[in-house]
Amino acid sequence: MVNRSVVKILAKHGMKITPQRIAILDVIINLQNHPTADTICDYLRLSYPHISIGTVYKTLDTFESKGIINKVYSETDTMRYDGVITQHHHLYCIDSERIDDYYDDGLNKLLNDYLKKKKIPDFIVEDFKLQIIGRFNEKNKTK
Amino acid sequence: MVNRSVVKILAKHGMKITPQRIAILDVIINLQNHPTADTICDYLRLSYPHISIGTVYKTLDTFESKGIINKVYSETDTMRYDGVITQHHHLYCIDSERIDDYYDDGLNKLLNDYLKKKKIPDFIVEDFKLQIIGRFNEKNKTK
DNA sequence: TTCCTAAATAGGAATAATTCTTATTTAGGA
DNA sequence: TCCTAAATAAGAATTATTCCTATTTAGGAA
Repeated sequence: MVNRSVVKILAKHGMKITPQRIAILDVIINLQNHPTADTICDYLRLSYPHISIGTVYKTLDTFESKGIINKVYSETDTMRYDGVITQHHHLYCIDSERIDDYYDDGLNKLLNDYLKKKKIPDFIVEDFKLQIIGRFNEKNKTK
Repeated sequence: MVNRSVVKILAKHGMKITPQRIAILDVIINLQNHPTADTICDYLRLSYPHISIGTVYKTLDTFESKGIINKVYSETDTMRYDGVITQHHHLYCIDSERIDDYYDDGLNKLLNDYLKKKKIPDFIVEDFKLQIIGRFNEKNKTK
C-alpha cells in the first residue's frame, strides 16, 4: 500500500520517483519513533530484501537537505531521523533511548517572541529546538 | 601549571587523582570551543605524548556521568564536550561546525517557569537545553 | 514507444569514531 | 611500605557512516 502522498512529496521537490525512495519515505513517515538508519533498513528489508544500507543513508541525507525530514540529535553516536517537519520539540528519557515528539504551540510562540525581542549579538536566529530531558512516569513507562 | 581547582573537582567527586585525569580536565575546561575527543587528545599529546585515546574517551565518560562536564549533541557523528556545567544553551552555525555557548538567565527563567506550570503529561522534566540554529553575521564570521 | 543519459542503486570496500580487551602500572588506604 | 582495586596504554574489534564503481533505471526527447 504505497502512500500516494509520498509520491507527491517526492515530485514536489523535483526528485526522481524510485521504488527505494518511496519505500524509505513511507517507512520514516509511518514509524513514529525516530528510527536510526539501521532500523529503517531492517524494516525495509521485510518488503524489499535487496535494499542497500548505503542507499538508505544517501536517501535520508537527500531528504534532509530538501527539508522533507529532520535529523534528531541523540545522546549516543547514532543519528536518528524524524519524518515530522512541523516545528516541535523532543522529550529525551534519561532511563532509555526513547525520544518522543513534543508539540506545544504556546512554547513555540513564547520562544519565538523572546528570541525576536532579545537579539543575540552577531547572530541571526533561523530556528530553535528544545531538548527536554527527564523521565516518563510509571503509567507510561513502556511503549 | 596544573590548575589546583581541577584537583579539587576530582577530589570532591571521590575520584582517584591521576595525572591523566588532571590533564584531561584541565584541557576541557580551558578549551572553550566544545572539542571532540580527538582534539582533546591532540592537545594533551603536546605535553603528554603517551596518553591513549581510549583513556581519553573513558575519562570523558566518567566526568560526564559525575556531572563534571557535558556532552554536546552535534550535527555530525562526532561527540563534542563542554567543560561548562552551569545551565546554558548553544548557538549552532548553519555554515560551519562552530558551536558557541549562550548564557541567558532570562531565558532559563522563562523556560523553567513555563515548563513548571505547563506539566507535560506522564513526563517529569529534569533539565532542558535549547539549540539555537542560525548564522553568525559578518562582523563575527571568523573565530 | 523506444532510445538516451544523467542520476540512482547495490554491493562491498574504506574510513572514522568509539568501545573493548588484556597486561601493566599506580593511587591511595591499611 | 605493602596491597589491591582501579586506572592506563596499546592495539584489536566493533559500529556507524561514507566512498567507490559497475550496473540499473527514471524520465525526458525523438
